[in-house]
Amino acid sequence: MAEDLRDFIRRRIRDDLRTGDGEGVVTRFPPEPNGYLHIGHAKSICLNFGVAEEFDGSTYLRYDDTNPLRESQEYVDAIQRDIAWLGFSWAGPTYASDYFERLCEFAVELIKRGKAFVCSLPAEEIRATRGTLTEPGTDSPYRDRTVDENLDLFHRMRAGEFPDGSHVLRAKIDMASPNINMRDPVLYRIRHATHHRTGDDWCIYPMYDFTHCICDALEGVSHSLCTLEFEDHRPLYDWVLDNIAINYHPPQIEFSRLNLEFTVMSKRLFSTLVDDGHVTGWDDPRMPTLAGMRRRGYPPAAIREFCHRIGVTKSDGAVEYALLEFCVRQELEATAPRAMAVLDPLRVVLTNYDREGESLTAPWHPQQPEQGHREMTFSSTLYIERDDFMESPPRKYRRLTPGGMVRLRYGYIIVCEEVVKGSAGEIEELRCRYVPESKSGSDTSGLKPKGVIHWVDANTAVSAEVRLFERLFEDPNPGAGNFLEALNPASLSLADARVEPALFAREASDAVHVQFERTGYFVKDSLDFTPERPVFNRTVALRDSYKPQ
RNA sequence: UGGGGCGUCGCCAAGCGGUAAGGCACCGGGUUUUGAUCCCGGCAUACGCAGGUUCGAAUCCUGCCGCCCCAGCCA
Repeated sequence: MAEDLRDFIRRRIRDDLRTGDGEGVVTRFPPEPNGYLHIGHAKSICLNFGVAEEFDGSTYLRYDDTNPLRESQEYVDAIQRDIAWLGFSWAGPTYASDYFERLCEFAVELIKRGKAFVCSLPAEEIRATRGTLTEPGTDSPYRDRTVDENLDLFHRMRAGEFPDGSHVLRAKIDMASPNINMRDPVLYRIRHATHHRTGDDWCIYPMYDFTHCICDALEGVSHSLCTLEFEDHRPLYDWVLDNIAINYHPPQIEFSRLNLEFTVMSKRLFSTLVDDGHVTGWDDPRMPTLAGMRRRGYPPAAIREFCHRIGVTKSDGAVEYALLEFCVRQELEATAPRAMAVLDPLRVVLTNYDREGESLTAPWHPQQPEQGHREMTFSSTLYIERDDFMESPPRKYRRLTPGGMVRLRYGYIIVCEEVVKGSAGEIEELRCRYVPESKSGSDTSGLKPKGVIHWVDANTAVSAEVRLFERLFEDPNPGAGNFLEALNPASLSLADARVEPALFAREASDAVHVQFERTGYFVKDSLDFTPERPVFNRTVALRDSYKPQ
């Protein structure tokens, strides 16, 4: 039972259950299989599946596959993969196309009741006679065809006697309605197209408004939850169910869709990004698709937490990206083992280290000893992060400087004695002295360096490609204008990193994510990672409160 | 200018006539061998605006203003 009535929909359902007639909660998630699911869908998924779970109900995954021109099996499969990944299980799946025969029977019923007619106006004429926002439309000249004539025409439409666009079935409602959706909306259109499930069985396909409400009723959906833009369609949803012999009538309840700053939430726009090569695919780690976020390394639990935190209301707005990143970090902080990786290597030679090398011990997670520890090799040649050294540091810089000292995490304290530069003046390497008695864990030096930096042993470090991502768009609302112009040219950058080898010995580990200390959380790229060429995606950087002053 | 919605802190969001929850962000401070984590503290005399009802209004009424959605044989 629901313990947490945190939004108006859950309270509404609770009330409906109390007042009696409900036999339980049944919801549905009804995607059209014409693209990949995105974070906006995640909100709807979490709502529909979450509500059902909380009220001991169930949720149908129902594909809204009424437009064979745009839909395909590829998307059907991808959608199931994404929902399962998010952690939900569904009843079904079912398909609107499962109900094509019954839908057709209901259409015939409408015709027999004089509530629908075959209109033979071309599409442009229908548009022209629909009226405008402020002017009523005008009746179709075919509006008064007899029932028999309509029946005959509709049967012949179904039989394939007419070409696409020659006739449609329309509801007979009111061309003067202030709600444009009620101005004799089209119910069926002719489309000689192969459907991904029904093949060539049909050449007429029902429209959303006719299909959706009937499928909801047929499946016994107790609460049909959808986004705000369908609010104007509710009268039509109700009209259809009120005018056919069906014994069940679900309520449609609308909530506001999710908008996320610095991204778009439209399958059409995604297609453009993919087709024009601005991203590598629907699963590009910069994409707000679930497939993209999965590849980026966002844990499903983080996405669920995000959807929980944003709430469900009817007011539209745009959620800041920072909240999503917070959820991702929170999830990863608790679980990800730590490792050392230098993204932009600067060589450090320890002039007074005359041993061959040694092994240092470091925990996989500083707050979780149960994760165990690993060994790190240490020698006279190391790499540190290039920006962990500055010749002219600002005030309060806590890393390495000429003559300055710093702690190598889990290793020794080093002091920079010389900066070696190339002919162009670029820093090629640092020559440093290490403090032998400062070994981590048995430090007797008494020295207190103000900074700690990460490092790897140049002799054993593994070279790896690291992919760093920034926001895909520079405009907080890229959908407002030409969204391609808002693309961030620097959304992807590659680094040739050096990673400590113990990470790869951990192959058998079930840890999917890793924190490279001080630089962020990373995952192996699911497509491109090979033992020969490791590739890591940065899921999200660590929070950084450093402000140069 | 028709219809349908929405307006509470920078963002999300509680509140449903009794005197503004919470989270994110941000700003301080503490702990820290990740400038991370963690911990403390700060952060709306104010609820789009203007009237009205009331002992009392973010919550009720009236009128404005602003934003979003709708004129696909898309969903």
